[in-house]
Amino acid sequence: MELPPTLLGTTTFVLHKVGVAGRRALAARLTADTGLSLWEFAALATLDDFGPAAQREVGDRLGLDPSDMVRLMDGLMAEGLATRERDPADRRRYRISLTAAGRDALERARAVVADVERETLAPLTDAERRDLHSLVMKLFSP
Amino acid sequence: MELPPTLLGTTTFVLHKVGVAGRRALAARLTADTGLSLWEFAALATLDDFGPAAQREVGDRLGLDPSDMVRLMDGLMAEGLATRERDPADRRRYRISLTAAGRDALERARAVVADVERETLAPLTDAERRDLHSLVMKLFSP
DNA sequence: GAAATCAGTGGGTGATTACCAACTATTGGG
DNA sequence: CCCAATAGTTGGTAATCACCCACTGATTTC
Repeated sequence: MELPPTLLGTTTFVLHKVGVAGRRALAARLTADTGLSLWEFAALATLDDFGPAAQREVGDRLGLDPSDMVRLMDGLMAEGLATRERDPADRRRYRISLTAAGRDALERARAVVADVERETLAPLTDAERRDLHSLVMKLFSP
Repeated sequence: MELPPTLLGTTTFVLHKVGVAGRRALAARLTADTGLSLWEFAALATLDDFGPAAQREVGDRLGLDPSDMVRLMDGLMAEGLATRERDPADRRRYRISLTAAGRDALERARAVVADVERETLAPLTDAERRDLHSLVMKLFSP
C-alpha cells in the first residue's frame, strides 16, 4: 500500500495507524492466550497496582463510564477473577479485590503483553524503544 | 486520571492513547475549519500526490473498501472538489481529478493539519518531533 | 463469442466505543 | 430530619469502522 507522502509526513497520522495496529495485535493475542479483553486486563492491573478499590474508582482511573464498569466487573466476577463486597464503612461502595485466580490471570496476561510488545517493537533497538516510550509519555497528558 | 503503572509502562498502550487523541483533535479541527473529514482530506491528498486516478486505486492506497470509496467520492463530487469522468482507455474505470476548488480546499486543509500537528506535538522539541516521526515510521509496515 | 475478471454501486451487517437518562440505596451536611 | 450528592445498576442510543454480498456494465482471456 503506497500511501501518499502528505499522509506519511503527518506524524499524527502515522502515530494513529501504528497505535491502532498495536492495540489490535495486543487485544487479539490477549483474548486468544488468556481469554481476557484489554479492558479486563486494564481493570485487573489497576486493582493490582493500587489495591482493592471501589468500582467507581477503577472506572475513573481508566476513564470508563460507570455503567460500562458494571458490565466489565460482572465479567470478572463470573470468571472468578475478582470479588465484590460491600464496603462496611460506606455501604454504597463496593470493595473490589483480586482473587488468587485473578492475580494468576494477570501474571499470565502480563507475560503475553510483554511478548506482543516485543513483537510490535521488533523493528526498534532497545535504546529506540526507550526513546519512543519517553516521547509518547511526553505527549500523554490526560 | 492516575493510570496504573502497568498500563503506563506499556508502550503500545500509551501509543494508542496518544494516537487516538491526536486523530480526534485532527478530525475535529479539520471539519470545523474546512468542512472536510479525515478521509476526504486523505483522498484529496492522494489525488494531489499521485495525480488523477481510478476510484479503486485511491481506495487501495488508503486501504478503504470500494463500496465506502463510492460514498466518499460522492461527497467530494457534491462539494465540487473533484470530478469523475470515465477513463476512455478503460470505460470500467473512472478518472478522478481534483478541481481548482479541490486543490484550494486541500491547501487550506494542509495548513490546518500542520497547525494541529504543531499543537499536539507542542511538548516536544523540533529534534524530538523528528525522532518520533522516524521511530513510528519504522513501526509502520503495511 | 462465451466465460472469467474487474470497476463501481447499493444495501446492508456486526463489532466497538462512548456515551446518556433514569432508577435504587446509601450517605453526609445543614 | 430532610435534601443534595454519591455508588451502583439497567437499558438504552449514536457514531464509527470495517467489512460483506449481490448486482451492473465493461473488458480481457481462452
